[in-house]
Amino acid sequence: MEHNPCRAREILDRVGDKWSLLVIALLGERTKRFTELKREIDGISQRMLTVTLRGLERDGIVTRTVYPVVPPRVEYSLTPMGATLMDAANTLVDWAESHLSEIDAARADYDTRARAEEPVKTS
Amino acid sequence: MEHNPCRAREILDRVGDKWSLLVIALLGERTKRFTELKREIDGISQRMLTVTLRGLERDGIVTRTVYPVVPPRVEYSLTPMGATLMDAANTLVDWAESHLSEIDAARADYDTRARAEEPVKTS
DNA sequence: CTGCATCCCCGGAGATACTG
DNA sequence: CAGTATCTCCGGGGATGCAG
Repeated sequence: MEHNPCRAREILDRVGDKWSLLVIALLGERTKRFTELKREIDGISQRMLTVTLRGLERDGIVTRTVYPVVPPRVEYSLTPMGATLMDAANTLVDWAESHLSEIDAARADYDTRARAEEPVKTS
Repeated sequence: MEHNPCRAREILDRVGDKWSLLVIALLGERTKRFTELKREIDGISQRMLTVTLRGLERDGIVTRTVYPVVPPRVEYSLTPMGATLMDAANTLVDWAESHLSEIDAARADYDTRARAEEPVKTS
């Protein structure tokens, strides 16, 4: 059977946001703490890291382990299902890495041709 | 070398929007016309289909062929690069299809436990 | 250290109307 | 048929401040 494209939206709604795949990729390396993730993800705010991790936890993709010590220590890691998602996601990441320059070239080319067709201002 | 998670953002910025993967999946079946895509993608507006197709064309993922007839006839198809992207994307779609119910279960479970921990109102 | 609450802004996306 | 042009709305996500 063919892929049902309509399901594609559901998965993208879950991991297609701004940070989820990044978090998944990093947790794929090993279990990490909150601050560790924060440090490794360039540009993410504290709020968005929390929001993203909660969402992934809710979906059964990451686990959250709280150690009752002071100062607090919280560790995040991938569930088995999360690990399988990471494999799928990495396929896309691989594609991105090997085609980004090609895309950039296509864009530059497209933009150049678009400019060439612009109406000439005679005033 | 490991995957560079930061690149993941770039690919998601390109195909992680609301409609791109759907369009790519449908064009993966065969070349199609504008109205044909519009009919097959449930809920997409004319405007968003146009915007999405323009973006994919700009990135070198789809080609746009205009036949100078009346009424106008425009056909869209995947480029070779677009086809490789479809393969990668299908990996994610496959994952989605096989894990959606598991995710739904995880969510229901999470939400149930969250409610159980809510503060009791004694007033 | 880890996280929640609040405010606010911007851009993605829908609705509608018009055109070659 | 295959678009373009506006207007509008909503929510994702950033900044900041407070808390256990």
